[in-house]
Amino acid sequence: MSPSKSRTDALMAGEELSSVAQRERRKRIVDATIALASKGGFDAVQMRAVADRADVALGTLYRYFPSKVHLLVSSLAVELERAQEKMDRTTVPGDSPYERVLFVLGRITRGLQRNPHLTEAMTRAFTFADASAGAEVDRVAWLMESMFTRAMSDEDPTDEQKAIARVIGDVWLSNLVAWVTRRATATDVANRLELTVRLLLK
Amino acid sequence: MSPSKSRTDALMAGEELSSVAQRERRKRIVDATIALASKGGFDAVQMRAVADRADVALGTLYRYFPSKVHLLVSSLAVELERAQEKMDRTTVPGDSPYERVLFVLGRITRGLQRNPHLTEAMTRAFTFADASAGAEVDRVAWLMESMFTRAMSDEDPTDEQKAIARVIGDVWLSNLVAWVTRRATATDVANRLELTVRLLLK
DNA sequence: GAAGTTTATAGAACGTGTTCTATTTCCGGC
DNA sequence: GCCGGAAATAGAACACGTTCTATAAACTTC
Repeated sequence: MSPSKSRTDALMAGEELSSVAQRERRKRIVDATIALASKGGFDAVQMRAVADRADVALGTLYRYFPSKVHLLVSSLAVELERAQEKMDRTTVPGDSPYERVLFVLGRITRGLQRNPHLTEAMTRAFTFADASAGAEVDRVAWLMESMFTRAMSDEDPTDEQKAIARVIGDVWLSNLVAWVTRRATATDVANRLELTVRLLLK
Repeated sequence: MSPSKSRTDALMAGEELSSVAQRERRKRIVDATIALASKGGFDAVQMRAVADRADVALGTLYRYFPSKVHLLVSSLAVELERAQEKMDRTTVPGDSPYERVLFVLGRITRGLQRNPHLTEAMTRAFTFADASAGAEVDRVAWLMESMFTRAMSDEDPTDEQKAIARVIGDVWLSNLVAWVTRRATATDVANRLELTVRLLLK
């Protein structure tokens, strides 16, 4: 049982899946997760339901993703990558970092708000993640940070820019959570983000 | 069953508990929660274990706190109140908001880091909370915010000060979570907090 | 202080995340 | 094509949060 560990880790990371069949299985699982999450949020992502929908045995699901949190955080990474790619194909308007960051922030936020259940599922998983999902969480955190540093400038970001991006990411996530738990309206979120970016970049 | 609803809500809020016995039960429950959390973190706070330790039936526990998350977030509020009281008895040194906020932040952070398991349990519950625990979460958010606005000045805080306090709170929580999940060291946390406060208040 | 109501108790029961077991299928090397 | 080990499958089993049931104890009100 132990010698298979490294192979299993590769499955989790989603890279270098030995066979086509495995890559397809993994994709089916992530797709099923996103579909279920979109329909009913965190609670609707039940491991048996994901396995069923992905046409995979429960044990196989757990071989690919060792927990529900890993599964959802990995799906969040997939979604963020998609958003980043879309953003890369867009020319971000605005001639100051302030304006450009605000544009990116507004766009992604509205994108997520278009799918409240999915957002709820993914953000709750992200913030609930424990140490065992550290790698996946770090990956998402890095995606978020680089999303904002890229908006600030085309050059390599300075340390200060990285710090600012991180703060924005923290505030962004916290407001997203407040929104999915209905403690803040979309307007509240927009206002607070604007205010935060202003404090940091103006 | 329905007519008792309003009474139950009062129990949750922890105010106006009709009898001494009830206030004592509630206290025993919170104490048991904190003790178990201190020993083994979120996972060790098992509802049956809390009930046992508080000498209360499982059903009674649920009458006082409708879920594990409510229980832990309420306990977090209790802890923050304690910290605030302690802070009130201290003269916060420093002659700029920057210095004073940093002092308060450092103190509370080190305080929490002295009890990693408890901190893990409470922060994870806080960030995992769903809409049903909105009131409890808001209370904690408010405690955090006012902790920082108080450090900034003795006067009533301006809107900008409130905004800054909120941002600091978001960053603080996020770093605390990174620390409990072992994605950041205590030094990382201290550095990032310092940097954030500098960006916002200097 | 008795009747009626609310609250507490013990413990069974249920749902869902996770683990385990036994069996079958797939795949790389001969 | 065949063998041996890894991966997948079906399904049972287990753990813990939560809910439910039946009974007893504690209160209110007269």
